[in-house]
Amino acid sequence: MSFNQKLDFIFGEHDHQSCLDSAMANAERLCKQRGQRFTATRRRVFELVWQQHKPIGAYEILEKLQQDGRAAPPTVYRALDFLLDLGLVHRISSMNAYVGCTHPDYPHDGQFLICESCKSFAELDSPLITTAIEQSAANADFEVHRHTVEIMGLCPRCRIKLAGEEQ
Amino acid sequence: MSFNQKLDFIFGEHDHQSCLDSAMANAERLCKQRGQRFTATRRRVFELVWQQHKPIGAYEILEKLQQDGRAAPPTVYRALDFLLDLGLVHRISSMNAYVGCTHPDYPHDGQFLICESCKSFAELDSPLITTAIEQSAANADFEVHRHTVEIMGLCPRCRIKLAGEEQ
DNA sequence: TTTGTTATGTTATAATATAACAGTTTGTGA
DNA sequence: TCACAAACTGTTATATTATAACATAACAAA
Repeated sequence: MSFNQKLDFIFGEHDHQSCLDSAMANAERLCKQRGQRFTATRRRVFELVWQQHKPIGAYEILEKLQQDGRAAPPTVYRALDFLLDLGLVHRISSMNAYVGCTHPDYPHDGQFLICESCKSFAELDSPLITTAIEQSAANADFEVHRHTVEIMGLCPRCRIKLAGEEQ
Repeated sequence: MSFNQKLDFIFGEHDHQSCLDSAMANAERLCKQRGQRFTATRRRVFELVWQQHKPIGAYEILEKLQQDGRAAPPTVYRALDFLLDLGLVHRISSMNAYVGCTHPDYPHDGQFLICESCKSFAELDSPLITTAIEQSAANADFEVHRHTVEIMGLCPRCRIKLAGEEQ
């Protein structure tokens, strides 16, 4: 697959078309597997979420949909709910925004690095974090169903950029 | 201090009045230390957030404020922002709700166990999780500013209760 | 007391999300 | 292939969460 499966940030220079194509093909496969319909609307919303490697808001998606024709909020939220259920996108709740999942092949919780400067993000799926969470929960005799981890800070590129500007 | 500083869930039988009193005294001290004014509104909102060991929504706080007299959303949000800044309360972003901080003595990120059944919560401050997050971020060359961890599942009490019902 | 700062009141509105119901499409089985 | 049920979409209205903008009040320090 050509989309980035590691935890690194994805910057401008990658082949975004093929990145998007892979994600799309993958989504298609997953839907077929689960006997779900990957309709035009769902496909379009998925595409819009993937079009930038940044979290996108529901109403931002709506605006873009409206450029093609009529659309109302429920259209967007339904498509997002569908994609969320299948694990094809995640919700970043601290931003009320949505991102494409970079490894939807198996179910997993969302762990994200989010750059406060450029808003780019990377999805982690760190066993280290998951284990730490499970252990801490076990200490409290708590049964974990799911977790979300949102880590805010500076991506490698912005660190360098901002360090330069400070002088 | 009589409020629970460990990671355990707090249930009905504890002495809530003294729990609240401690939290209040602590908040007072912290404000004085920082040269901030702990005004009547802020005190009242703090009290309301602490009154239940469950996340509370801003508009729920507003309703209770309105029982004392007039109030509008900005009143609540301003007080919450103040308390958030001081670390006296945390926001659970996956629930759009607020909780009292159980150990505001030093700045820290929020890590929460939240029971999906009874909505009670416990605040963690697990070095295990923090370390795991820092390591994962370092791998990606990411500079961490803050993180939030929200772990949903079942608290000890609900586990037992639901296990009983299933038979 | 005057003055600058911080906090609050008030009105309006922005931003995010869902309810409810009507209509359409689609896949399936007779 | 037709008719039906289920799944999906359209549409209108509204709920929920949060902030902007500006006026007024309280306070603290000179």
